[in-house]
This record gives sequence, structure tokens and C-alpha cells, in this order.
Amino acid sequence: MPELPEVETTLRGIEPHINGKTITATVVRQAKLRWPVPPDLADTLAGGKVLSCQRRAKYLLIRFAHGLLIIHLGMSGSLRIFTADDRRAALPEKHDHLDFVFHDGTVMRFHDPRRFGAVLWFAGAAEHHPLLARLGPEPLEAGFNADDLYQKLHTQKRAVKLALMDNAVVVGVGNIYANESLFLAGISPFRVANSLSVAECNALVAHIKTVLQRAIAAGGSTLRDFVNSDGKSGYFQQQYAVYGRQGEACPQCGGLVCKSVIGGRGSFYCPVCQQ
DNA sequence: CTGTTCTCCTGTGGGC
DNA sequence: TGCCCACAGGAGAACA
Repeated sequence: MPELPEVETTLRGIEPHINGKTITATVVRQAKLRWPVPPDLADTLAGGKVLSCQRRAKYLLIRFAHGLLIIHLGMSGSLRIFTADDRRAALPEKHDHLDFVFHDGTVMRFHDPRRFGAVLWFAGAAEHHPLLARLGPEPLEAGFNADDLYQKLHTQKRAVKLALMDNAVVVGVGNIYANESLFLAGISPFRVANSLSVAECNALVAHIKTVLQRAIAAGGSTLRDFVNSDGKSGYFQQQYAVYGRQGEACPQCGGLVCKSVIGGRGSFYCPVCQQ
């Protein structure tokens, strides 16, 4: 499932192929996504030139002079690029819900089997969009630090894992990286958020940053897969310490990795190493 | 305001 | 080998 590193890799994969180009057609085969694709999206985008491509949380933001194209990959979404000379550009397959066609024949294709993703248009500044307005700091930027995290957590009674997955606390930390960073920091996912010390927040912040950065670096090797590829673009195999490894040996102490459910989500941890 | 539950959807995997 | 069904999961919405 696309976590923040996959979204960042997707951004880097598509940006060089669409930036500065003009959209000549938008084909919507399936408008029923997380929210309906705007019925007039094709008209809205026609003739529009891509001014920039950015990422905010797990949202991809493609800026035009007259508004913003917002793309979310949900949990099974992906984007791929086809060059004009690739005949597959004209041969969409199952779950290929949208095509963005550019003046040079480049096609950016949105594929999403589970349709938890979204493609939206907003004629305004990103910071005013309801989905983007209340997002917390980016995990890889300086605004996300031990003091910031401690300030937010020390008033909260919920489990620290739930707090980490809350976009108001920090964006882009999904179930996988919440589990992994808590393991690396030696903190139990059950700990009440307000029980964390500044030092523990510091460790947690550091591990969140390094684990995300490492995954983004791993994604860099898959960038070529965005163009004319057969496989799923932007997805890459990651080695996880505890995620999905219940019953296996803890990489630190050799004990058994446990699984519980917190807030309805699978939580993986080592009961010895994480206190 | 806080905490919990529901919802969208389909591929996957376990059980038999 | 095939069938059936529970399950996973991001994150907003609805509800208590």
C-alpha cells in the first residue's frame, strides 16, 4: 500500500514527464473513487499547463495556473507514464480509471483496484482546501521535531500509535511506519501518548525520519519503472523489522514478535524491546 | 472536544 | 483444485 515513501517516489517518477506540459485530453473511465471525480474535470483541465508537482502528506498536488489537481493513491493506487510511442498508451487495462494526455502524447495513467484513491480539482490555494488545511507538519521537515511532538502528545490520553497515525500530529505516518518507528525507538505502541518523555519523543522523531528516508532512497532505484513499465510503478519491496512478522523472531532480542489490534489496526511489536 | 465505529472497495489468503 | 468468506487498510464522516 502506498505509504509516504511510495507517494514521494511517485512524485519523483511523474514530475519529469509532465512538468511544463499541456493537457490535451482527460479520459475518465471510472468516476467512482473515494469521492466522485468532478464530472467536468476534462473540460477544466483542457489546455492547462502543469506549473509544478508537489507532495503534501500523501496527497500529490499538480499545480495549474487556474487551480490544483489533487491526487491521492489511497491504498492500491498508482500512477504510470506512457510515452507517445508506447502502444499500451491506447490500451487501458482493468482498473485504469483515468488518463491524463499531454500535448506530446505522454499519458499519465491512474490505476486503482480498490478505488480508495481520489482525483479532485480545487480552484484555490492548497492551504485553503479542507483536506489540506489542517494537516500537521511533514515528517521529514524541521517543523517535525521532539519539542513539537512532545507539545502535542503530552495532553493526549490515547495510545501513542494512534497519535502517530493522526494527520494533525504528523502527516504521512501510516500503520507500517508507526509500527516500525515505535519498534526502533523501543516504545510500546500501547503507551499512552502523554506518558512519553521529551527524550522518547526525540528518539521517535529521529527514527521516523530515518525509516522514511531509507524507504525513499530504496524507491529511487525503481524510478525507471514509471515509464512504459509492465509492473506496478512506485511500489518497492521493503524490509520491515516487525510489521507483518507476528510469530517471527524479534531482530533485536530473538523473542517473538506479537500482534494486537489498536484502534482497529494491526499492531506489531516486541513486548521485550518495547516498553 | 474526545473517543469509537462505520464506510468506501477488491485482491489475497486461510480454511476446508 | 476450487470455493467461500473474513480481512486488510487511509482517512474522512458520522455518531455517542
